[in-house]
Amino acid sequence: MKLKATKKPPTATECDRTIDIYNKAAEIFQEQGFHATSMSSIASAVDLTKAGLYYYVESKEDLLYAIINFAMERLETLVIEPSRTITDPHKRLLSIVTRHAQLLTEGNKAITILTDEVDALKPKHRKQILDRKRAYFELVRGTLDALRVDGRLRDVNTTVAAFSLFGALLWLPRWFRGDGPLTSEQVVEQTVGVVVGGLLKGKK
Amino acid sequence: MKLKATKKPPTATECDRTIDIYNKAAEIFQEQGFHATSMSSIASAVDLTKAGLYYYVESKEDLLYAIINFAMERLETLVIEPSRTITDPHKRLLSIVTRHAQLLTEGNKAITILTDEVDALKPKHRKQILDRKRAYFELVRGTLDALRVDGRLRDVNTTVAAFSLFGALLWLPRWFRGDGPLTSEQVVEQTVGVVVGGLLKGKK
DNA sequence: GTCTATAAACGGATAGAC
DNA sequence: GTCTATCCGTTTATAGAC
Repeated sequence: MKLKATKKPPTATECDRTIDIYNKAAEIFQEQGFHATSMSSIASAVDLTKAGLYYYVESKEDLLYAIINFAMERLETLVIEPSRTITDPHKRLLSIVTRHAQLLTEGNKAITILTDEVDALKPKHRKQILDRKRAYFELVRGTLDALRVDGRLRDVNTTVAAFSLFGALLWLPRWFRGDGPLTSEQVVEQTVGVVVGGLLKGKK
Repeated sequence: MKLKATKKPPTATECDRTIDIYNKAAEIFQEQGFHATSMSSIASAVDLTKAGLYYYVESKEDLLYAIINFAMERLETLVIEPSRTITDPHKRLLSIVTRHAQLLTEGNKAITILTDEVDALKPKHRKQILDRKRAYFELVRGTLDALRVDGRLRDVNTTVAAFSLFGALLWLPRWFRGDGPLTSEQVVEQTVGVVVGGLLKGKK
């Protein structure tokens, strides 16, 4: 899955070029880190000079924000929204963890930048992203609280449990390789088993 | 717990100064990231000019390596070595996770840099750290394998389980605040409960 | 749209005075 | 030990030709 433009661009040609740039930039930011990446290296990766690149993007931070915002939108569309309608807390938790693990193992670079590079955003952009992240966190913690009310949660603090869950999930892109011995399907299934299964009461 | 010098310095005065510098640098690297931190900003944080700072450190990478190496030594001394002598896999896992969680919540900045900034090291230094990290990972995965042999591990892949465990642990410094509602003792206890308890067979 | 050229600031690192 | 001054490469970003 690749980055897509969020606003209608003036021409199809410009649209494609911009998306190419976003994708390549996401790839390099993810490999080297935002601060270790220069606009020149992004430019040459998309066969432009630095000045040519600035025709398409306003600034380096602007480029980062476009990538992070895209990733946040995908998280909201593919993980959060489909889960909010599920009322059973166990089913909702399974849906969230499964979909998020799928997103993290499918190879999209932007989603890991959402985890690692938010600090590099300007305060206004950073706050906007952090607010949406917090809402997601509260959804998960609330789901664990609901699981507790149903008597299906083990005796654990839901704040610690929610952060542990996110730690295990967000660590996925740091070790999982699509060309390794485990398929992404296996890893998603196993991660759901470890993370959700580990929080549930009852005989195992 | 603060950074300590690993080699005997020529004078006690220089020793203290160097440790001050390491500690402050670790703090700033952890807050802003290695690449986003300039030597000038470290210098002024320890009330020196940039040139003055270079009297104590050879290079920026050298400073990072000193910090990361110190953190790795603390991990080995306080977590890995005390656990290697424990033969019962359940007790060994409890020891590892408890001690590592304690290390991560005690407020030392260097230990989080060990997680986040190894890529910024020169190849030689990086390889040296990654080898020691790998040995630690294999200790944990091997412990999970032994738990499986004893029939006490849930039906999960030990590679995925080990990485999930590390994800949950290494995420701790990103959210835990010593001045928040939860004490470090509570968080350590709860983390052990979620992470180790979630992997064990048997009624909960 | 894409280029060459360049501005203006900042980076790591060093020379040499004191 | 610590400073001032400076070297020199790199950075983000822009001006202006084509």
